[in-house]
Amino acid sequence: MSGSCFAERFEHILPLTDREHRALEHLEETQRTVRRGAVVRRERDPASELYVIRKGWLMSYVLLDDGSRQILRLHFPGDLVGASSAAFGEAADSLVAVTDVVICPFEKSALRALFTDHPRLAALLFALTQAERVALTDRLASLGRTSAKARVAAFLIDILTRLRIMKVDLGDSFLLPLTQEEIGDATGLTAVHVNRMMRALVEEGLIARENGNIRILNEEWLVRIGNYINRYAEIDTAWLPPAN
Amino acid sequence: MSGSCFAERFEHILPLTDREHRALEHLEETQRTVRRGAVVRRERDPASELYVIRKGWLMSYVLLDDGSRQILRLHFPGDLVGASSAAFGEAADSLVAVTDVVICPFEKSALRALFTDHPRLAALLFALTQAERVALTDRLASLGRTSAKARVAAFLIDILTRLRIMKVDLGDSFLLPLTQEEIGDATGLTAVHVNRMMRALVEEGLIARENGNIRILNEEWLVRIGNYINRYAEIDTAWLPPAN
DNA sequence: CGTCGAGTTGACATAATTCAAGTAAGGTGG
DNA sequence: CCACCTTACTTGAATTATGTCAACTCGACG
Repeated sequence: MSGSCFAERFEHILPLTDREHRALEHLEETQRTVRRGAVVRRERDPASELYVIRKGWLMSYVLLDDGSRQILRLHFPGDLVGASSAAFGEAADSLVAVTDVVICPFEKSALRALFTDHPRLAALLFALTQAERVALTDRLASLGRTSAKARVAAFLIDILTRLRIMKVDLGDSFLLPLTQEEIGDATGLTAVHVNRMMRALVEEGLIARENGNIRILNEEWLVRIGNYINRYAEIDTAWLPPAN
Repeated sequence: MSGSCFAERFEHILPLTDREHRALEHLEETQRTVRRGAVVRRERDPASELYVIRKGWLMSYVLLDDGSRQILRLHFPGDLVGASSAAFGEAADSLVAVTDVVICPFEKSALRALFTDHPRLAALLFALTQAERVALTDRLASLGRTSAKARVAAFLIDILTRLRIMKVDLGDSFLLPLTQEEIGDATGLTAVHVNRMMRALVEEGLIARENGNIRILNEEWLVRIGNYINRYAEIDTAWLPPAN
């Protein structure tokens, strides 16, 4: 397991061949450590790299003309980040380290070999990015059609759910290294209102907070009020081409 | 041009080989006509098909527990719809015909051949879906961080921009076959407030409405207030594998 | 000619924001 | 080790954008 986080992620879905394993490890050959708060790349800067996260959290966001920020997504170990580079020469969003992170950057040209030599991996990658797209539409519905409390609930549950993908034994609590302002920028709220909603969730016995730690006390109920759907539970791989 | 809408879309980006052309045409071999208002597939139903739109508009949406609806996206001729089938066995969203449409359904198993025999097309498809994902994050920022007027402005400009992809000579007006309630479900607003915002845009001389027709009078300004970014202008194809 | 869906408008309600002030916690320099 | 700053969190009061409710118009359609 000293190998590839990406491969590990894939293998939660499907056993890989040695050859496929090596191909994915190849993508993570170089490694870069980034300090908490440091910018990995900035919106509109030229960008030709993608990143696999090996350790720590990243976040991606865009800034609007009026200076407000929308955090698009948190990114966790095993995630592929910056795939928009596959479509554009400029970064569509900024990437910042939320904690100290270890990332493995690779040039988008490396995708070429993946698509030509490993059609099954390419297809699996495609399926995974579709699942992420659906998760994004869930968030769209969250921002467009649910209350502040529901958005915060869904945000927290999503983090827990996704962290469990790579850490099955995670339990029901995690360290949340975000300010309330950042949670607000992710959920489309103000920091003040995030504060009120979080306390409301505490009041109602749905979560507990100790320093930066969040403990989910009533997961089922949070899922309910947040309208949350776990999109990572199962990916259909029946249609994939055979391994080679 | 009696061939494939999908191929036509791709060729706006990149010239295709004959072989690639045939592969795409193969996906559109069967054709289905669907009446305005009819449901193509329903959320949570088993779903193994993807669709290429040949003519007309579709929309995709999800319903929340409280009965509210979030329209996720409008889909136009040349668009690939229902790609979430690549990840899931159940439909993640509902698809409904906004106008009478002609769609070309194909099984997701047909993607297998695309990934094995046409790596360049697969990679281009991947790049295109990444561009769509970025457009979705733009919408997330729109719902999360911009005013009602800005959301409506962005919604209208996005339609115009995307219709122009396949119809370069479109000019600055289009027929909008949506009720104000539907526009509200797309922008996260109520029908009443959509009404007020549309009239405000008319008042300010930014758009004109004649029956169901929308004319964009001041595109630049709408783009400005809507914080709109055209993500369809150019796709980087430099990294794609060679054609075969 | 009556019904129905969509658009329009005004009055009112409310969720969330803004503003402001204060507290707690952590980091730094003397 | 203490005094000081800074940053985040917390809380209340006032404000505002958007939602809700209700009534009316209009055109399409049977």
